[in-house]
Amino acid sequence: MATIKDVAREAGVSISTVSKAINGSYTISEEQIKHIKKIAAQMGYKPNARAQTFARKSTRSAVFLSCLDRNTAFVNPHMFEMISGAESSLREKGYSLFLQHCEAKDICHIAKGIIDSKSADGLLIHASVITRELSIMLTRGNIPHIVIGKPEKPEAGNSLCWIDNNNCLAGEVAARYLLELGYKTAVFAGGYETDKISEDRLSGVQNEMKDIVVLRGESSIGDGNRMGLELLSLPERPQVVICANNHLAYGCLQAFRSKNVSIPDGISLVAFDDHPFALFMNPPLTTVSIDVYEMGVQAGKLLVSKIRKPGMQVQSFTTVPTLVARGSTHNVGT
Amino acid sequence: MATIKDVAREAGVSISTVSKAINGSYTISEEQIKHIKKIAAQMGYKPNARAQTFARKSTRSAVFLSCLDRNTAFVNPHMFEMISGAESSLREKGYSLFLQHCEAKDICHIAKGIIDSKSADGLLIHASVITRELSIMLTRGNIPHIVIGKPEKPEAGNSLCWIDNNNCLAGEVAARYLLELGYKTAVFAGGYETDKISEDRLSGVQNEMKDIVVLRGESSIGDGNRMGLELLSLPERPQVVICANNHLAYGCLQAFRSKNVSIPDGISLVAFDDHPFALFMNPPLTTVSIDVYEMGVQAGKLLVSKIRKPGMQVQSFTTVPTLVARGSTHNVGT
DNA sequence: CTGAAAGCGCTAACAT
DNA sequence: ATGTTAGCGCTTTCAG
Repeated sequence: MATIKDVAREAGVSISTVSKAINGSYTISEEQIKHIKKIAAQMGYKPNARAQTFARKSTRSAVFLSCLDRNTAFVNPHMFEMISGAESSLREKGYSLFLQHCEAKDICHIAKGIIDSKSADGLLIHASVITRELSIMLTRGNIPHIVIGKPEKPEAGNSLCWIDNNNCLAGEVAARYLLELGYKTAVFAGGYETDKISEDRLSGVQNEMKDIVVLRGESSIGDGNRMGLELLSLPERPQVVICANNHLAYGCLQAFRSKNVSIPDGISLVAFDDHPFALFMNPPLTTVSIDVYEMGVQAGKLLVSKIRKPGMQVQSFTTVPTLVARGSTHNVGT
Repeated sequence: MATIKDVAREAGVSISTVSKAINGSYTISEEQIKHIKKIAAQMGYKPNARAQTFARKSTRSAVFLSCLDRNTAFVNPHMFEMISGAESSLREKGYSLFLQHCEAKDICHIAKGIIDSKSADGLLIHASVITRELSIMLTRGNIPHIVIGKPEKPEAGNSLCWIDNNNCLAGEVAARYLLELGYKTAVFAGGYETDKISEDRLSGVQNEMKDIVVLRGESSIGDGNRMGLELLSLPERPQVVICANNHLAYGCLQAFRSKNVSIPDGISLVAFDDHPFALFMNPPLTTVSIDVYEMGVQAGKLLVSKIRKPGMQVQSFTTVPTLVARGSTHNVGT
């Protein structure tokens, strides 16, 4: 394999000239650049990435840290959408992305190892593995990082840089849309109070719809089913159910089907999380779509900015949800 | 940050002794190793990964190449399960995993770039992006690689190293299980003839059940639904439907529910792909589980072997499916 | 068992 | 505009 030396000899210039020509320095003449590049191409020269990384003192890479246990991709495909989005924007900026499993209990050690050994320039960390310890370390060490998903415990994450969807706004968007269509009575099928995402969506909904009925349970199809049956048996059947997530939505859908309640006429439904399944449902679901791929894209971009400008002050960034109207809702007049 | 030099000075030895001590050479005395490690720990010394990578002429890393377009994680969570599995076994062997998007049209260029620039030691390639060109290049260049999922076109992949689940065997396993339970009449709800996975599963089923009725369509919930209705209206209702994948299974389930046909009494159902949804279904589905995480684990291990022993002859490797009996089938007597 | 020294291939500051 | 040169921090012969 040809090295920069070989190219230099062949082109009759010094190795630094070759380096500059290939890395696009302004101080080399157009002609020379063309000449050198041609020779390099002829010789099949590709700079040795290991040597570049070493000489530049930068790996041009980031690590995505999160739990990658068995079944994660099935249970939480959203996370991998974010990863895909992050990979895309990082690649565009010349960075590559490592994937590394870790759990909250050892994240601090792992993150420190990566930084101390300089095996990556920045960290993308899934909110689920954030700890207070890590938060302190990252902040103290002024380590380029972005947390994806808002850290759940404010005491742990108040100094971290994070990016998240605005779930409260998503709730508002859903509620406003329903009000516009003329809906008056709604039920919110959500998770328990500890489910931060569900709670945020609920609070958004409540900002617009004051006295909405709230049902709670686990975020599972089973509990969704139970809630669906429960709300059908309410003395006055609500016009629409707002489901905090897809599992609950599927469960409700099952319940309605089992009771032969048609959608959207018998009851309407709005969900969050635009999992493609929402599209396949019959009828396709109206959802407030949170673009998790785009969240990943933004996270990647932000991280690169932080790597390049360590003093940068961006602390948080929120992406905006959009409503996708489909068949599970309709105009109910005024 | 302390370097090896600092540690050497502090420990009163040479840098090569420090290097050997830390990398566990036999030629350094126990005592010396302990002493040096202690000092290194005190100083918070971590070897610079960039320098190690450079000096060792190896990155100790692999790249997973596949299409990471928007929605991939939703449509194909299986791939990310494989990735997670691969990450796990690679990490265990001291390798880290890059994730890189690519499409079939440019994979050859990308793979060549990675190898020529030496930015990774091996390649994990998803079958969906394999091309004939790539196949030739990988083979010629004797480049450490594993294809996950059997390359679809034999002319493209006959010289590649691949790992895949034995889908034909999975079909046999399903059929044998049903025969054991006493089922006599079955329908196979599958994809079109071009769907390699579906076809393999079907051929396995046919090895055991000679004249099974075969329904075909797109692998979608919609077509599954259609097939479900179709098979209910068959002159003689089959005892069980074998669904080639989850989309079709969900569709069938919908159809049965809409016609108030109970499962497994009215009709039984067996699916493949052990997506956790199969567990949440009501009743939970009997499936032939293909452990995609484990496939990833094996792929990672194999790749490391190939990296370490370039001459190694493993060309293909097949993982074995297992049957998970749940509520959607039952004993039908003899 | 330990140390000296020669790289690894490239970048970047500095000199010309 | 181009070349000279000093690293980058570690691994790894090879000599002692």
